Amino acid sequence: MAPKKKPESDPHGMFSGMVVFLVPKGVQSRRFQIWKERLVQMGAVIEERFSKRVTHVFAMHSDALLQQLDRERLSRFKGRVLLYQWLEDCLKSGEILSEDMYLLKLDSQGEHIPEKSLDPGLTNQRTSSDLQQLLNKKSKLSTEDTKIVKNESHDDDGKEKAVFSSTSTISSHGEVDSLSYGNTRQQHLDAENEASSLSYHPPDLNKNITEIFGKLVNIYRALGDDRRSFSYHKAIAVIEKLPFKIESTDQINNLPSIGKSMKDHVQEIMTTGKLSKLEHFETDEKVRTISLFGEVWGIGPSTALKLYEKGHRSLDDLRNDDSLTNAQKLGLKYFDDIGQRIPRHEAQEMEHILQKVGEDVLPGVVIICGGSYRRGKATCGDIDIIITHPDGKSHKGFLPKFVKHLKDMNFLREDLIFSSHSEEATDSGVDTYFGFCTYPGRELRHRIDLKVYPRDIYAFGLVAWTGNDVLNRRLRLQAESKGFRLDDTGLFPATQGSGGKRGAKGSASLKFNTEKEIFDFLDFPCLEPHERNL
DNA sequence: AATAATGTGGC
DNA sequence: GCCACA
DNA sequence: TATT
Ligand SMILES: [Mg+2]
Ligand SMILES: [Mg+2]
Repeated sequence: MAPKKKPESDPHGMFSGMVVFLVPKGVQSRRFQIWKERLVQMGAVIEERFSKRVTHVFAMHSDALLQQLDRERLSRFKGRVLLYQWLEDCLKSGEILSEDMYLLKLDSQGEHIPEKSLDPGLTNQRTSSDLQQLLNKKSKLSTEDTKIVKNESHDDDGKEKAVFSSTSTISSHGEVDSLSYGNTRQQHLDAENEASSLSYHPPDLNKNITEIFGKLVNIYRALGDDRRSFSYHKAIAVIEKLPFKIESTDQINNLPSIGKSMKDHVQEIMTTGKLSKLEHFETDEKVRTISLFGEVWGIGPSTALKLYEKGHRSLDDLRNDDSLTNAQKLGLKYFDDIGQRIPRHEAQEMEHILQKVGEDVLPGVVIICGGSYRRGKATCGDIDIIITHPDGKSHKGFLPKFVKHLKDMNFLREDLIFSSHSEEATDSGVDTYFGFCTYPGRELRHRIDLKVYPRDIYAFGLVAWTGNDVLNRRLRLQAESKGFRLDDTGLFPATQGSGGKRGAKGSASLKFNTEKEIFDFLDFPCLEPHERNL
Protein backbone atom coordinates (compact mmCIF):
# COMPACT_ATOMS: atom_id res chain seq x y z
CA MET A 1 0.00 0.00 0.00
CA ALA A 2 1.22 3.46 -0.77
CA PRO A 3 1.28 5.87 2.13
CA LYS A 4 -1.70 8.12 2.41
CA LYS A 5 -1.20 11.51 0.89
CA LYS A 6 -3.95 13.18 2.85
CA PRO A 7 -4.39 11.61 6.25
CA GLU A 8 -7.78 12.29 7.70
CA SER A 9 -6.22 13.43 10.91
CA ASP A 10 -2.66 13.94 12.01
CA PRO A 11 -2.15 13.49 15.74
CA HIS A 12 1.13 15.36 15.47
CA GLY A 13 -0.17 18.29 13.43
CA MET A 14 0.25 21.81 14.61
CA PHE A 15 -3.26 21.98 15.98
CA SER A 16 -3.06 18.74 17.92
CA GLY A 17 -4.45 18.96 21.37
CA MET A 18 -6.97 21.59 20.44
CA VAL A 19 -10.64 20.90 20.88
CA VAL A 20 -12.44 23.56 18.93
CA PHE A 21 -15.94 24.86 18.72
CA LEU A 22 -16.69 26.83 15.57
CA VAL A 23 -19.23 29.61 15.31
CA PRO A 24 -20.38 29.46 11.68
CA LYS A 25 -22.29 32.73 11.75
CA GLY A 26 -20.75 35.29 9.47
CA VAL A 27 -18.52 32.81 7.67
CA GLN A 28 -18.91 31.87 4.04
CA SER A 29 -19.91 28.22 4.04
CA ARG A 30 -17.19 27.32 1.56
CA ARG A 31 -14.58 28.90 3.78
CA PHE A 32 -16.07 27.29 6.84
CA GLN A 33 -15.68 23.85 5.30
CA ILE A 34 -12.05 24.52 4.35
CA TRP A 35 -11.11 25.68 7.82
CA LYS A 36 -12.88 22.75 9.37
CA GLU A 37 -11.00 20.28 7.18
CA ARG A 38 -7.65 21.90 7.76
CA LEU A 39 -8.16 21.90 11.51
CA VAL A 40 -8.92 18.20 11.47
CA GLN A 41 -6.01 17.49 9.18
CA MET A 42 -3.65 19.26 11.49
CA GLY A 43 -4.74 17.38 14.54
CA ALA A 44 -7.58 19.40 16.04
CA VAL A 45 -10.79 17.87 17.24
CA ILE A 46 -14.01 19.55 16.20
CA GLU A 47 -16.68 19.63 18.84
CA GLU A 48 -20.26 20.07 17.72
CA ARG A 49 -21.44 21.28 21.12
CA PHE A 50 -19.91 23.90 23.39
CA SER A 51 -18.85 21.26 25.83
CA LYS A 52 -16.40 21.16 28.66
CA ARG A 53 -13.77 19.59 26.45
CA VAL A 54 -13.54 22.66 24.26
CA THR A 55 -10.23 24.50 24.48
CA HIS A 56 -10.78 27.04 21.73
CA VAL A 57 -13.72 28.85 20.25
CA PHE A 58 -13.52 30.57 16.87
CA ALA A 59 -15.82 33.31 15.69
CA MET A 60 -15.82 36.10 13.14
CA HIS A 61 -16.81 38.77 15.63
CA SER A 62 -18.36 39.22 19.05
CA ASP A 63 -21.88 39.61 17.69
CA ALA A 64 -21.76 36.25 16.01
CA LEU A 65 -20.32 34.77 19.14
CA LEU A 66 -23.01 36.10 21.42
CA GLN A 67 -25.72 35.01 19.06
CA GLN A 68 -24.52 31.46 19.32
CA LEU A 69 -23.41 31.25 22.93
CA ASP A 70 -24.76 32.93 26.01
CA ARG A 71 -22.65 35.17 28.18
CA GLU A 72 -23.14 33.03 31.23
CA ARG A 73 -21.49 30.03 29.65
CA LEU A 74 -18.77 32.13 28.11
CA SER A 75 -17.88 33.73 31.38
CA ARG A 76 -17.16 30.32 32.81
CA PHE A 77 -15.25 29.17 29.76
CA LYS A 78 -11.62 28.72 30.61
CA GLY A 79 -10.26 28.33 27.11
CA ARG A 80 -9.71 31.00 24.54
CA VAL A 81 -12.03 32.73 22.15
CA LEU A 82 -10.22 33.70 18.98
CA LEU A 83 -10.93 35.28 15.65
CA TYR A 84 -10.83 33.02 12.62
CA GLN A 85 -8.04 35.27 11.45
CA TRP A 86 -5.70 33.47 13.80
CA LEU A 87 -6.45 30.24 12.00
CA GLU A 88 -5.98 31.91 8.65
CA ASP A 89 -2.63 33.40 9.65
CA CYS A 90 -1.37 30.17 11.16
CA LEU A 91 -2.21 28.28 8.00
CA LYS A 92 -0.53 30.95 5.93
CA SER A 93 2.66 31.00 7.93
CA GLY A 94 2.71 27.31 8.62
CA GLU A 95 3.26 27.71 12.32
CA ILE A 96 1.37 28.42 15.49
CA LEU A 97 1.26 32.13 16.13
CA SER A 98 0.74 33.89 19.38
CA GLU A 99 -2.96 34.09 20.14
CA ASP A 100 -2.66 37.38 21.90
CA MET A 101 -3.55 39.58 19.01
CA TYR A 102 -6.55 37.51 18.09
CA LEU A 103 -8.37 37.34 21.40
CA LEU A 104 -12.02 38.18 21.01
CA LYS A 105 -13.27 40.32 23.81
CA LEU A 106 -16.74 41.41 24.74
CA ASP A 107 -17.41 45.01 25.49
CA SER A 108 -18.52 45.13 29.05
CA GLN A 109 -21.54 47.42 28.56
CA GLY A 110 -20.95 48.52 32.13
CA GLU A 111 -23.42 46.28 33.79
CA HIS A 112 -22.74 46.34 37.44
CA ILE A 113 -20.66 49.26 38.42
CA PRO A 114 -21.24 49.34 42.15
CA GLU A 115 -20.78 53.02 42.75
CA LYS A 116 -22.33 55.88 40.87
CA SER A 117 -25.82 54.47 41.15
CA LEU A 118 -26.29 56.53 44.24
CA ASP A 119 -27.55 59.51 42.35
CA PRO A 120 -31.29 59.14 42.20
CA GLY A 121 -32.48 62.64 41.59
CA LEU A 122 -29.58 63.97 39.67
CA THR A 123 -29.80 63.90 35.94
CA ASN A 124 -28.27 67.24 35.22
CA GLN A 125 -24.96 65.65 34.45
CA ARG A 126 -24.75 67.36 31.13
CA THR A 127 -23.69 70.61 32.59
CA SER A 128 -22.35 69.35 35.83
CA SER A 129 -18.70 69.59 36.64
CA ASP A 130 -16.69 67.17 38.71
CA LEU A 131 -16.65 69.88 41.28
CA GLN A 132 -20.43 70.20 41.31
CA GLN A 133 -20.79 66.48 41.61
CA LEU A 134 -18.57 66.50 44.62
CA LEU A 135 -20.56 69.29 46.15
CA ASN A 136 -23.82 67.47 45.55
CA LYS A 137 -22.56 64.26 47.04
CA LYS A 138 -21.34 66.19 50.00
CA SER A 139 -24.71 67.67 50.79
CA LYS A 140 -26.43 64.36 50.52
CA LEU A 141 -24.78 61.56 52.36
CA SER A 142 -21.19 61.58 53.24
CA THR A 143 -20.87 57.85 53.00
CA GLU A 144 -17.79 57.54 50.93
CA ASP A 145 -17.28 54.63 48.71
CA THR A 146 -18.75 51.27 49.34
CA LYS A 147 -16.54 50.14 46.56
CA ILE A 148 -15.58 46.59 46.13
CA VAL A 149 -11.89 46.28 46.39
CA LYS A 150 -10.37 43.26 44.84
CA ASN A 151 -6.77 43.74 43.90
CA GLU A 152 -4.66 42.19 46.59
CA SER A 153 -1.19 42.86 45.40
CA HIS A 154 -0.69 46.46 46.36
CA ASP A 155 1.59 47.14 43.51
CA ASP A 156 0.65 50.69 43.12
CA ASP A 157 2.18 54.00 43.77
CA GLY A 158 3.65 55.24 46.93
CA LYS A 159 6.68 53.39 48.06
CA GLU A 160 8.66 51.55 45.51
CA LYS A 161 9.35 47.97 46.33
CA ALA A 162 12.50 46.81 47.89
CA VAL A 163 14.60 45.31 45.17
CA PHE A 164 15.97 42.61 47.39
CA SER A 165 13.30 41.65 49.82
CA SER A 166 14.30 39.91 53.00
CA THR A 167 17.83 38.76 52.49
CA SER A 168 19.18 42.22 53.04
CA THR A 169 21.64 42.18 55.88
CA ILE A 170 21.68 45.91 55.91
CA SER A 171 18.12 46.81 56.55
CA SER A 172 14.70 45.99 55.41
CA HIS A 173 11.43 47.46 56.37
CA GLY A 174 8.35 45.38 56.67
CA GLU A 175 7.42 45.17 53.03
CA VAL A 176 6.31 41.59 52.90
CA ASP A 177 5.37 41.73 49.34
CA SER A 178 6.63 39.27 46.84
CA LEU A 179 7.82 41.88 44.48
CA SER A 180 6.97 42.48 40.95
CA TYR A 181 4.54 41.81 38.29
CA GLY A 182 2.59 38.84 37.27
CA ASN A 183 3.31 36.56 40.15
CA THR A 184 0.38 36.93 42.46
CA ARG A 185 -2.09 36.71 39.61
CA GLN A 186 -5.03 35.41 41.54
CA GLN A 187 -7.11 32.70 40.12
CA HIS A 188 -10.17 34.86 40.09
CA LEU A 189 -11.63 32.72 37.40
CA ASP A 190 -15.24 32.99 38.33
CA ALA A 191 -15.27 35.79 40.81
CA GLU A 192 -16.17 38.98 39.05
CA ASN A 193 -15.26 38.02 35.57
CA GLU A 194 -18.92 37.88 34.61
CA ALA A 195 -19.57 39.21 31.17
CA SER A 196 -16.95 41.87 31.26
CA SER A 197 -14.27 40.09 29.32
CA LEU A 198 -13.45 36.73 27.99
CA SER A 199 -9.76 37.18 28.35
CA TYR A 200 -8.66 34.21 30.28
CA HIS A 201 -5.74 34.40 32.62
CA PRO A 202 -4.20 31.01 33.03
CA PRO A 203 -2.81 30.45 36.48
CA ASP A 204 0.88 31.10 36.74
CA LEU A 205 2.20 28.88 34.09
CA ASN A 206 5.64 30.35 33.39
CA LYS A 207 5.77 31.90 36.83
CA ASN A 208 9.30 30.51 36.92
CA ILE A 209 10.22 32.97 34.19
CA THR A 210 8.12 36.01 35.02
CA GLU A 211 9.23 35.99 38.65
CA ILE A 212 12.85 36.22 37.67
CA PHE A 213 12.20 38.82 35.00
CA GLY A 214 10.25 40.83 37.53
CA LYS A 215 13.29 41.03 39.76
CA LEU A 216 15.33 42.25 36.84
CA VAL A 217 12.73 44.95 36.21
CA ASN A 218 13.32 46.31 39.70
CA ILE A 219 17.08 45.95 39.61
CA TYR A 220 17.50 47.73 36.33
CA ARG A 221 15.17 50.48 37.48
CA ALA A 222 17.22 50.93 40.62
CA LEU A 223 20.33 51.15 38.50
CA GLY A 224 18.70 53.80 36.32
CA ASP A 225 18.54 51.61 33.25
CA ASP A 226 14.91 52.35 32.57
CA ARG A 227 14.94 51.13 29.00
CA ARG A 228 16.20 47.71 29.93
CA SER A 229 13.85 47.60 32.91
CA PHE A 230 10.91 48.35 30.67
CA SER A 231 11.97 45.73 28.16
CA TYR A 232 11.67 43.09 30.86
CA HIS A 233 8.38 44.60 31.91
CA LYS A 234 7.03 44.18 28.41
CA ALA A 235 8.39 40.67 28.09
CA ILE A 236 6.61 39.68 31.30
CA ALA A 237 3.32 40.98 29.98
CA VAL A 238 3.69 38.91 26.82
CA ILE A 239 4.72 35.74 28.63
CA GLU A 240 1.92 36.04 31.16
CA LYS A 241 -0.64 35.91 28.42
CA LEU A 242 0.61 32.65 26.99
CA PRO A 243 -1.94 29.89 27.51
CA PHE A 244 0.72 27.22 27.88
CA LYS A 245 3.85 26.51 29.83
CA ILE A 246 6.92 27.22 27.78
CA GLU A 247 8.89 24.05 27.20
CA SER A 248 10.89 25.05 24.18
CA THR A 249 12.12 28.35 22.85
CA ASP A 250 10.48 27.39 19.57
CA GLN A 251 7.22 28.28 21.28
CA ILE A 252 8.22 31.91 21.76
CA ASN A 253 9.77 32.59 18.42
CA ASN A 254 7.62 35.31 17.01
CA LEU A 255 6.45 37.08 20.11
CA PRO A 256 6.77 40.84 20.35
CA SER A 257 9.21 42.24 22.89
CA ILE A 258 11.04 38.95 23.09
CA GLY A 259 14.28 38.94 21.16
CA LYS A 260 17.45 36.95 21.26
CA SER A 261 18.52 37.94 24.71
CA MET A 262 15.14 37.24 26.28
CA LYS A 263 14.96 33.86 24.58
CA ASP A 264 18.40 32.94 25.85
CA HIS A 265 17.29 33.83 29.35
CA VAL A 266 14.12 31.81 29.01
CA GLN A 267 16.18 28.88 27.81
CA GLU A 268 18.48 29.09 30.80
CA ILE A 269 15.58 29.31 33.22
CA MET A 270 13.88 26.35 31.59
CA THR A 271 16.90 24.12 31.86
CA THR A 272 18.46 25.24 35.14
CA GLY A 273 15.53 26.80 36.93
CA LYS A 274 17.46 29.98 37.55
CA LEU A 275 19.22 32.82 35.81
CA SER A 276 22.91 33.33 36.52
CA LYS A 277 22.61 36.97 35.54
CA LEU A 278 20.12 37.50 38.36
CA GLU A 279 22.08 35.44 40.86
CA HIS A 280 25.00 37.63 40.05
CA PHE A 281 23.08 40.83 40.65
CA GLU A 282 21.62 39.57 43.88
CA THR A 283 25.01 38.81 45.35
CA ASP A 284 26.71 41.89 43.97
CA GLU A 285 27.36 44.31 46.81
CA LYS A 286 27.33 47.28 44.50
CA VAL A 287 23.96 46.41 43.04
CA ARG A 288 22.51 45.58 46.42
CA THR A 289 23.76 48.80 47.97
CA ILE A 290 22.62 51.06 45.17
CA SER A 291 19.22 49.42 45.23
CA LEU A 292 18.94 49.98 48.95
CA PHE A 293 20.07 53.61 48.86
CA GLY A 294 17.62 54.33 46.08
CA GLU A 295 14.76 53.40 48.39
CA VAL A 296 15.48 56.51 50.42
CA TRP A 297 13.25 59.44 49.52
CA GLY A 298 15.32 61.97 47.62
CA ILE A 299 17.97 59.48 46.54
CA GLY A 300 17.80 58.08 43.04
CA PRO A 301 20.08 55.89 40.93
CA SER A 302 22.64 58.60 40.34
CA THR A 303 22.99 59.79 43.91
CA ALA A 304 22.98 56.21 45.13
CA LEU A 305 25.91 55.44 42.87
CA LYS A 306 27.84 58.47 44.09
CA LEU A 307 27.22 57.51 47.69
CA TYR A 308 28.42 53.99 46.96
CA GLU A 309 31.56 55.29 45.29
CA LYS A 310 32.10 57.48 48.32
CA GLY A 311 32.44 54.28 50.28
CA HIS A 312 29.03 54.05 51.93
CA ARG A 313 27.58 50.59 52.28
CA SER A 314 24.71 50.85 54.75
CA LEU A 315 21.95 53.21 55.77
CA ASP A 316 23.88 53.86 58.95
CA ASP A 317 26.79 55.01 56.85
CA LEU A 318 24.46 57.50 55.21
CA ARG A 319 23.19 58.72 58.56
CA ASN A 320 26.71 59.93 59.31
CA ASP A 321 27.04 61.80 56.02
CA ASP A 322 26.26 65.46 56.40
CA SER A 323 26.30 66.10 52.67
CA LEU A 324 22.80 64.70 52.30
CA THR A 325 20.09 67.25 51.59
CA ASN A 326 17.58 67.93 54.32
CA ALA A 327 14.93 66.02 52.42
CA GLN A 328 17.22 63.04 52.05
CA LYS A 329 17.98 63.13 55.77
CA LEU A 330 14.29 63.05 56.51
CA GLY A 331 13.81 60.23 54.04
CA LEU A 332 16.49 58.34 55.88
CA LYS A 333 15.13 59.14 59.33
CA TYR A 334 11.68 57.84 58.42
CA PHE A 335 12.85 55.12 56.08
CA ASP A 336 10.96 52.37 57.88
CA ASP A 337 7.89 54.49 58.50
CA ILE A 338 7.46 55.36 54.87
CA GLY A 339 7.71 51.71 53.97
CA GLN A 340 4.55 50.97 55.93
CA ARG A 341 1.43 51.01 53.83
CA ILE A 342 -1.64 52.85 55.07
CA PRO A 343 -4.84 50.86 55.57
CA ARG A 344 -7.63 52.28 53.49
CA HIS A 345 -9.87 53.13 56.41
CA GLU A 346 -7.11 55.15 58.02
CA ALA A 347 -6.56 57.07 54.83
CA GLN A 348 -10.28 57.74 54.82
CA GLU A 349 -10.17 59.03 58.38
CA MET A 350 -7.30 61.33 57.54
CA GLU A 351 -9.21 62.59 54.54
CA HIS A 352 -12.07 63.46 56.89
CA ILE A 353 -9.80 65.26 59.28
CA LEU A 354 -8.40 67.32 56.43
CA GLN A 355 -11.89 68.11 55.18
CA LYS A 356 -13.00 69.30 58.59
CA VAL A 357 -9.96 71.45 59.19
CA GLY A 358 -10.19 72.78 55.66
CA GLU A 359 -13.80 73.84 56.19
CA ASP A 360 -12.78 75.74 59.30
CA VAL A 361 -10.02 77.54 57.43
CA LEU A 362 -12.04 78.24 54.31
CA PRO A 363 -15.75 77.43 54.13
CA GLY A 364 -16.71 75.68 50.91
CA VAL A 365 -13.25 74.38 50.17
CA VAL A 366 -13.27 71.01 48.42
CA ILE A 367 -10.76 68.46 49.64
CA ILE A 368 -10.51 64.91 48.44
CA CYS A 369 -8.03 62.09 48.69
CA GLY A 370 -6.76 61.04 45.28
CA GLY A 371 -4.03 58.64 44.24
CA SER A 372 -4.34 54.97 45.05
CA TYR A 373 -7.01 55.76 47.64
CA ARG A 374 -9.33 57.17 45.01
CA ARG A 375 -8.53 54.21 42.80
CA GLY A 376 -10.01 51.99 45.49
CA LYS A 377 -6.88 50.27 46.75
CA ALA A 378 -7.06 48.42 50.05
CA THR A 379 -3.86 50.06 51.23
CA CYS A 380 -2.09 53.21 50.17
CA GLY A 381 1.60 53.98 49.90
CA ASP A 382 0.98 57.60 50.72
CA ILE A 383 -1.76 60.22 50.92
CA ASP A 384 -2.50 62.46 47.96
CA ILE A 385 -4.83 65.35 48.60
CA ILE A 386 -6.37 67.45 45.84
CA ILE A 387 -7.93 70.77 46.78
CA THR A 388 -9.97 73.47 45.07
CA HIS A 389 -12.71 75.99 45.77
CA PRO A 390 -15.91 76.35 43.75
CA ASP A 391 -15.82 80.13 43.69
CA GLY A 392 -12.72 80.04 41.51
CA LYS A 393 -10.93 82.61 43.64
CA SER A 394 -10.60 81.88 47.28
CA HIS A 395 -8.28 78.91 46.81
CA LYS A 396 -5.59 81.57 46.62
CA GLY A 397 -3.56 81.69 49.74
CA PHE A 398 -5.37 78.75 51.25
CA LEU A 399 -2.52 76.30 51.42
CA PRO A 400 -0.20 78.23 53.75
CA LYS A 401 -3.06 78.77 56.24
CA PHE A 402 -4.13 75.16 55.92
CA VAL A 403 -0.62 73.88 56.50
CA LYS A 404 -0.23 76.07 59.56
CA HIS A 405 -3.41 74.73 61.09
CA LEU A 406 -2.41 71.18 60.39
CA LYS A 407 0.98 71.73 61.93
CA ASP A 408 -0.47 73.38 64.99
CA MET A 409 -2.61 70.35 65.61
CA ASN A 410 0.37 68.07 64.96
CA PHE A 411 -1.09 66.38 61.93
CA LEU A 412 1.57 67.68 59.57
CA ARG A 413 5.02 67.12 61.01
CA GLU A 414 8.03 67.67 58.71
CA ASP A 415 8.22 69.41 55.32
CA LEU A 416 9.87 68.25 52.13
CA ILE A 417 8.58 70.80 49.61
CA PHE A 418 6.35 73.80 50.03
CA SER A 419 5.71 76.15 47.14
CA SER A 420 2.94 78.63 46.58
CA HIS A 421 1.96 80.14 43.27
CA SER A 422 -1.68 80.93 43.78
CA GLU A 423 -1.18 84.54 44.81
CA GLU A 424 1.06 85.41 41.88
CA ALA A 425 -0.76 83.10 39.47
CA THR A 426 2.55 81.65 38.33
CA ASP A 427 2.70 77.93 37.58
CA SER A 428 -0.98 78.03 36.66
CA GLY A 429 -1.69 79.12 40.20
CA VAL A 430 -1.06 75.66 41.67
CA ASP A 431 0.17 75.35 45.23
CA THR A 432 2.09 72.32 46.40
CA TYR A 433 3.05 70.78 49.71
CA PHE A 434 5.02 67.56 50.17
CA GLY A 435 5.74 66.37 53.67
CA PHE A 436 5.04 63.94 56.46
CA CYS A 437 1.90 63.49 58.51
CA THR A 438 0.87 61.28 61.40
CA TYR A 439 -2.37 59.59 62.28
CA PRO A 440 -3.76 61.16 65.46
CA GLY A 441 -2.08 59.73 68.55
CA ARG A 442 0.72 58.06 66.62
CA GLU A 443 4.25 58.95 65.60
CA LEU A 444 4.46 56.79 62.51
CA ARG A 445 5.18 59.07 59.58
CA HIS A 446 3.24 58.90 56.35
CA ARG A 447 4.11 60.69 53.17
CA ILE A 448 1.48 63.22 52.23
CA ASP A 449 1.10 65.50 49.23
CA LEU A 450 -1.27 68.45 49.10
CA LYS A 451 -2.10 70.09 45.79
CA VAL A 452 -4.32 73.13 45.39
CA TYR A 453 -5.79 73.81 41.95
CA PRO A 454 -7.80 76.78 40.69
CA ARG A 455 -11.36 75.67 39.94
CA ASP A 456 -10.98 76.01 36.19
CA ILE A 457 -8.18 73.47 35.90
CA TYR A 458 -9.33 71.22 38.75
CA ALA A 459 -10.36 68.39 36.41
CA PHE A 460 -6.83 68.15 35.05
CA GLY A 461 -5.39 68.03 38.53
CA LEU A 462 -7.89 65.35 39.46
CA VAL A 463 -6.97 63.13 36.52
CA ALA A 464 -3.24 63.55 37.07
CA TRP A 465 -3.35 62.99 40.81
CA THR A 466 -5.68 60.03 40.61
CA GLY A 467 -3.42 58.31 38.12
CA ASN A 468 -2.17 55.78 37.95
CA ASP A 469 1.14 56.64 36.40
CA VAL A 470 0.60 54.28 33.49
CA LEU A 471 -2.73 55.89 32.71
CA ASN A 472 -1.20 59.34 32.87
CA ARG A 473 1.42 58.36 30.36
CA ARG A 474 -1.13 56.82 28.05
CA LEU A 475 -3.33 59.88 28.20
CA ARG A 476 -0.37 62.12 27.47
CA LEU A 477 0.74 60.00 24.56
CA GLN A 478 -2.80 60.02 23.25
CA ALA A 479 -2.86 63.78 23.58
CA GLU A 480 0.41 64.06 21.73
CA SER A 481 -0.92 61.89 18.91
CA LYS A 482 -3.76 64.36 18.54
CA GLY A 483 -1.41 67.29 18.44
CA PHE A 484 -1.84 68.34 22.06
CA ARG A 485 0.11 68.38 25.24
CA LEU A 486 -1.49 67.15 28.44
CA ASP A 487 -0.33 67.82 31.97
CA ASP A 488 -1.88 68.33 35.39
CA THR A 489 -2.84 71.90 34.57
CA GLY A 490 -4.44 71.61 31.17
CA LEU A 491 -4.56 70.42 27.59
CA PHE A 492 -2.65 72.62 25.19
CA PRO A 493 -2.25 72.78 21.43
CA ALA A 494 1.23 71.45 20.73
CA THR A 495 3.86 74.10 20.34
CA GLN A 496 5.51 73.95 16.96
CA GLY A 497 8.93 75.15 18.03
CA SER A 498 11.11 72.11 18.65
CA GLY A 499 8.47 70.92 21.05
CA GLY A 500 11.14 70.10 23.57
CA LYS A 501 11.08 73.15 25.77
CA ARG A 502 9.93 72.52 29.28
CA GLY A 503 7.32 74.95 30.42
CA ALA A 504 6.61 76.41 27.01
CA LYS A 505 2.92 75.93 26.47
CA GLY A 506 2.45 78.34 23.59
CA SER A 507 -1.23 78.96 23.97
CA ALA A 508 -4.06 78.63 26.40
CA SER A 509 -5.47 75.35 27.64
CA LEU A 510 -8.75 73.94 26.49
CA LYS A 511 -11.26 74.33 29.25
CA PHE A 512 -12.83 71.22 30.69
CA ASN A 513 -14.86 70.90 33.85
CA THR A 514 -14.90 67.16 34.26
CA GLU A 515 -12.63 64.17 33.93
CA LYS A 516 -15.07 62.72 31.42
CA GLU A 517 -14.70 65.68 29.12
CA ILE A 518 -10.96 65.15 29.10
CA PHE A 519 -11.24 61.43 28.38
CA ASP A 520 -13.85 62.05 25.70
CA PHE A 521 -11.85 64.72 23.95
CA LEU A 522 -8.91 62.36 23.74
CA ASP A 523 -11.14 59.52 22.49
CA PHE A 524 -10.01 57.54 25.46
CA PRO A 525 -12.43 55.24 27.32
CA CYS A 526 -13.72 57.12 30.33
CA LEU A 527 -12.52 54.98 33.20
CA GLU A 528 -13.95 55.10 36.69
CA PRO A 529 -11.26 55.67 39.31
CA HIS A 530 -11.22 52.02 40.33
CA GLU A 531 -10.62 51.10 36.70
CA ARG A 532 -7.49 53.18 36.52
CA ASN A 533 -5.18 50.64 38.13
CA LEU A 534 -3.46 49.85 34.89
C1' DA B 1 22.66 54.05 15.28
C1' DA B 2 18.33 55.92 16.78
C1' DT B 3 14.34 55.26 19.32
C1' DA B 4 11.26 53.68 22.89
C1' DA B 5 7.06 55.03 28.87
C1' DT B 6 4.91 61.60 30.06
C1' DG B 7 5.41 66.01 31.65
C1' DT B 8 6.38 69.05 35.29
C1' DG B 9 8.47 71.81 39.48
C1' DG B 10 11.81 71.98 43.31
C1' DC B 11 16.29 71.80 44.22
C1' DG C 1 20.68 67.09 35.74
C1' DC C 2 18.47 64.47 39.51
C1' DC C 3 14.46 63.35 41.84
C1' DA C 4 9.77 63.18 42.83
C1' DC C 5 4.56 62.70 41.69
C1' DA C 6 0.44 60.55 39.42
C1' DT D 1 16.54 45.19 25.48
C1' DA D 2 13.82 45.06 21.24
C1' DT D 3 12.79 47.01 17.10
C1' DT D 4 13.56 49.49 12.85
MG1 LIG E 1 14.68 57.26 46.31
MG1 LIG F 1 -0.18 57.95 46.30
